[in-house]
Amino acid sequence: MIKYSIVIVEDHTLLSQAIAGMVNTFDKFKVLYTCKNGQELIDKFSESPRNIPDIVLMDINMPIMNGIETTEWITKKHPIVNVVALSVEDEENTILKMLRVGAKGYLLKDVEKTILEHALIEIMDVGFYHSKNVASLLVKSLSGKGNGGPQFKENELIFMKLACTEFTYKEIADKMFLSPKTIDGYRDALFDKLGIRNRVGLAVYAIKNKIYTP
Amino acid sequence: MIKYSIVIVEDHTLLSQAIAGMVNTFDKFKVLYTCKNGQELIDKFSESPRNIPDIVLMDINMPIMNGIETTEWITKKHPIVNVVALSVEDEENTILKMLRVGAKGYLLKDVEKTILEHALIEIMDVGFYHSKNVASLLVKSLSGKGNGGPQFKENELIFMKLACTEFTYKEIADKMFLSPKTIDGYRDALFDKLGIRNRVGLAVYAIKNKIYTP
DNA sequence: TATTTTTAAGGTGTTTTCCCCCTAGATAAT
DNA sequence: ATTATCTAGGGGGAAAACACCTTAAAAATA
Repeated sequence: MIKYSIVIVEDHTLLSQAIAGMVNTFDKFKVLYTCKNGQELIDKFSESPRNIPDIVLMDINMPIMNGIETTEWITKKHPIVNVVALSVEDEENTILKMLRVGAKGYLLKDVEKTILEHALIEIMDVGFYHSKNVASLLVKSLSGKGNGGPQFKENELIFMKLACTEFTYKEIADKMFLSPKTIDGYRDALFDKLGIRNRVGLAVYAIKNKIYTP
Repeated sequence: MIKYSIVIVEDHTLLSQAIAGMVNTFDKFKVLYTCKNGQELIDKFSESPRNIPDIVLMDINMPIMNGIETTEWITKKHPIVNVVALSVEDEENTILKMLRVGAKGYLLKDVEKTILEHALIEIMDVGFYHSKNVASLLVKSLSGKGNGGPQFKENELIFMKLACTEFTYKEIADKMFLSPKTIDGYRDALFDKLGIRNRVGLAVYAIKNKIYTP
């Protein structure tokens, strides 16, 4: 019997090996190799076509190249590969981001071995799999605002990250090669958009929403 | 051959099952049962002496009763049981806290299967095990300040939490029934102690060190 | 092409934050 | 008993941060 090949991308070695061991006990699946981050995966993919699996089990929080960026790359360059997000945390926004960049499934942390196997089978048969938790989240996100939270422009994101540091707005302006007045404008727009009233509120928002990681 | 019994305490079901599977492949060890949090473990321990294992593999970040509290309970009530901390994150302070409450070992996230087995054997033979990373951390913590990071007074902690909100210092003063000038003093003392220069730096520090959780 | 929208930026004024330096009273140490 | 030390607090000033209002130019859209 031909087994479907699986690649695991996960910086956390223990979990990585553990999942690999688990997957290898499944009848229809075998692990092709594992990677510690997105960059490694891209290198592997580019190395040889034999390195391209049926499914990528992708962790989201990784150094160097995170799960979202990597998934985006995969769905663009290798659309036939099924990416399944495997997240330790169940942050709603992250889930939605992953689905938006083309993940075919999303497994929450409290998944059992049998569910994992079922999910993998479903992915290969139906093309997607979502746990009840994720499904209900999708419904919520549709009924709610339609999108996952407010949208930010590139410069706003850069500014937000810098606003989480100890730089003054003047210093931030220098770093972004913009006038302090423009920075003032960015700040005012964000305060308005997010309903906050000072820089601490902005920093906490950015951290909570993983725009800036301390 | 008599196998040493192991209990896994980990809220994250997938990782829990994975570790269990891995441990069960080791010659000298077998999994007795798994728990989702510290409370469950305490219930099990109290239920029957046959539920008391040789080693507890303990996750730190758990709901209901976290790894530190649970380890404290175990080392107090069942000192013969060896607790090994198993942390996903390698926050220095957390590691030191676990060791302080009596953990016999600490495995960092990037541990390999063979290392895990070796660690378990070492725990049973020698009584403790520490990876090179943790060992060097211990040295650093001894040579450095002796304790894990700066110490804060009760009011400083309360203030720090409030400094992570959108309240002005005047509002914080009101909430703490203190003069704004006193709050000024708290802030200045913290800035000095932490080597930071504004409130954003303080907020980020508080979040990074889990003094305030967004 | 004409019109609206967006983007970067200026003006001005108020509030908040930050940074000194100082002190009265309580507590702890010698 | 006397001297440190710690804690809460005061004065004053400079620098940031915040708020609000306006505009020229570019870009998108009708």
